[in-house]
Amino acid sequence: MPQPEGSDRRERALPSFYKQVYVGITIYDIAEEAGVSIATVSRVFNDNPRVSEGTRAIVQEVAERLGYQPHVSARSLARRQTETISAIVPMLSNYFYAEVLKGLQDRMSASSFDLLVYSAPTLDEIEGQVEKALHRGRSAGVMLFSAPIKGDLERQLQHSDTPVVLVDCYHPGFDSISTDNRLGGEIAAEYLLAAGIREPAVLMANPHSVPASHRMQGFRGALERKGVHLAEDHLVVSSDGYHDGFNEQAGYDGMMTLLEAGIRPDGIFATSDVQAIGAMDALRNAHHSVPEDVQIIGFDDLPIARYLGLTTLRQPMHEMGGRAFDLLMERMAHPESTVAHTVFAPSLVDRHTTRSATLA
Amino acid sequence: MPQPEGSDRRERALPSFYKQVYVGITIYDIAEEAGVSIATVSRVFNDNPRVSEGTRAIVQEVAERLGYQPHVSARSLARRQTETISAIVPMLSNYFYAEVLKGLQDRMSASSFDLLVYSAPTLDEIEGQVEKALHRGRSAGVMLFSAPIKGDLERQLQHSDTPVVLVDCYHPGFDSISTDNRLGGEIAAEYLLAAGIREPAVLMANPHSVPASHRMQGFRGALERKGVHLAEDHLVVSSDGYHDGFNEQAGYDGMMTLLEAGIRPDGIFATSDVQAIGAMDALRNAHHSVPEDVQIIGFDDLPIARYLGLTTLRQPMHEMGGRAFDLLMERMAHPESTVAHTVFAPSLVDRHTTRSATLA
DNA sequence: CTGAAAGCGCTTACAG
DNA sequence: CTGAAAGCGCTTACAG
Repeated sequence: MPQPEGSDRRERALPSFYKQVYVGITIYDIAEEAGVSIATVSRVFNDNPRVSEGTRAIVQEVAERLGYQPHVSARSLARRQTETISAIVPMLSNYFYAEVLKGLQDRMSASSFDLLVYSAPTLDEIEGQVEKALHRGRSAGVMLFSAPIKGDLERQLQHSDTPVVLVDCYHPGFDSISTDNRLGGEIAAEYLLAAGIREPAVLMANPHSVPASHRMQGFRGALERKGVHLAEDHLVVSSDGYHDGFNEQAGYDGMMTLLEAGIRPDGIFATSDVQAIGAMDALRNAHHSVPEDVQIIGFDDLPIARYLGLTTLRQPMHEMGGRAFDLLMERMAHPESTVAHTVFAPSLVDRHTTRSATLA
Repeated sequence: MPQPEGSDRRERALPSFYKQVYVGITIYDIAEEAGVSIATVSRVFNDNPRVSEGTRAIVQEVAERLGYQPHVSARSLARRQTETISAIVPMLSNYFYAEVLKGLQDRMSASSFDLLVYSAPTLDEIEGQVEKALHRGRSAGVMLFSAPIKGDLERQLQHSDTPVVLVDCYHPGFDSISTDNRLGGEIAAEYLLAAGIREPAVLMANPHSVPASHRMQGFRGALERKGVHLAEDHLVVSSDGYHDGFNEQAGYDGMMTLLEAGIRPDGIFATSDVQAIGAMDALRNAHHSVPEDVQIIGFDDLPIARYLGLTTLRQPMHEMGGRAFDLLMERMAHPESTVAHTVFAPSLVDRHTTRSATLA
């Protein structure tokens, strides 16, 4: 490590097992150099108006010259407050979360908060990560993604004083933001029916996934209301645990299951875009053409969907991230206000994996 | 917020402007209840062997019963050490970073470190984010992604005592991990030539992007060594600033530029998979078929590439993230050891957007 | 407008 | 093996 040339850092006597001997410039250094008390220095950095202009100017000049930066832990400890929020997501490499997180980051960048990201790829890892995020002094607020809130996790959250907002999941006791998954399924069904399909099939992610289940239920329900039955063997549920079955391979495998059983649906609803993409690959390999032989609808509207011509149900991912941040700030400012649930309606984006339908 | 029923939390007198009046269980509470000193309590939680078994047991029992959790800021302050590392990435919604970050998280989960994520979508935002990440007490180490290390940024990094590892970028003074982008371009050129193309074109991301430039240079160089010239108007450089031109639209637009100029290359090298995907969409709309009329090679090998049949140069993204973490740990343990640069060789993944070539 | 002092919740030599 | 005490670097009533 290069030495900070000509800087005013001091070497302090620290126990030998500490690697970092530079502690940096503290308010004591500034106070001494500026000829004021540490209280005054602190006030300057906290924009306290009870400091004269002259004093403020010299403190700022000295701080600038010495390259002072407040120590975040000391500040948090003294203020009993952090400026970091934690997001607990199943997995960063899931494009849906990546998009939501981008929306969150874009909104956060205007604030002084920092983002801690915990990942909990499987259900049983969630509690541990939540516990870490809830450690005293760690987070000013927590955003929990796609987690079924019950049992120990529910208790954990309820007994904490840290504000929480749920994203892509629901519990009556906490602010939440989600998409109306049932409605999305219904829209998909109605659209496919209007486009003339007779034999629908569903490629669903893992059975324990609440969003996937709701999407499928909405789809099946709307079908039935129109007098069309979703045959048992036309619903294939993924047991691929990676990303809860929200992945390309699960879609590919699901489609192969159908094909190998001799099933030839003419309309497919996949519970996510990535599954739809996998399914299309299987279809291509089997020389079935989309949308001529079979139409297909995904869910999410990832940026890439547009370039693949995929018809899908759009979730406003970017907006969801931004709103989640707003909700958290709101909750932090008013801990006692009424719990609020924001539900977005998904919208159908018509592209080329379906034939243009004439919706009634 | 529900009251922690039957818990031993105390309400402390705090200034009225503090929302959170519960400070939680501290070592003082444990010490009192267990009839020992706070030093002993602390020793138990630090696995200090100089505590008798009996004392340890009772302290642990009490802590468990009262639901004690250490306060992270207090601990950091006293230890002069944090357990968080910071990653500064251009953007989370870029799939390449999402994959690398997944590799990082997977490796990190075995450690007790937490991950702070900063995003710097444009070049001038990097310094500000680096400064935040370098605040005293914030990070035990920093991972900086895809940033040109020069000028103020270079100085900033050099004058800091925080270990840094560079990912997808290079500077002689810091540990780094990256892919041999020039080699990737060369492989692409040789492959395309062997597959019989005569008129190559390149779809490049932003000109200031170092990885994109190297990929293009490698491609052009290998071409020339084989006596094939890359015409000036066959190299289209994106001015779309989103993700530095590493996005689908940039690829789409680049392809359209070629097409509208009446240029009909028979082999295309895109500097990323997402650009290749955008280009393929443009080709499809113009009724050109891949690989019959034109062959195309991407870069990255995103998981999705496999399902699109895209031939591409693979970067070991997951491994890069894991290695980056290892390097950082290594540097933290041995601050004075020699700087190390890890360079991965990209490998060609042959799929269906090229005709199978017979490489010499 | 300013300073002395107490306190935030830990860790750890030092002395026993 | 254990405790009293100092210290990490801030913030903020309180008194002037």
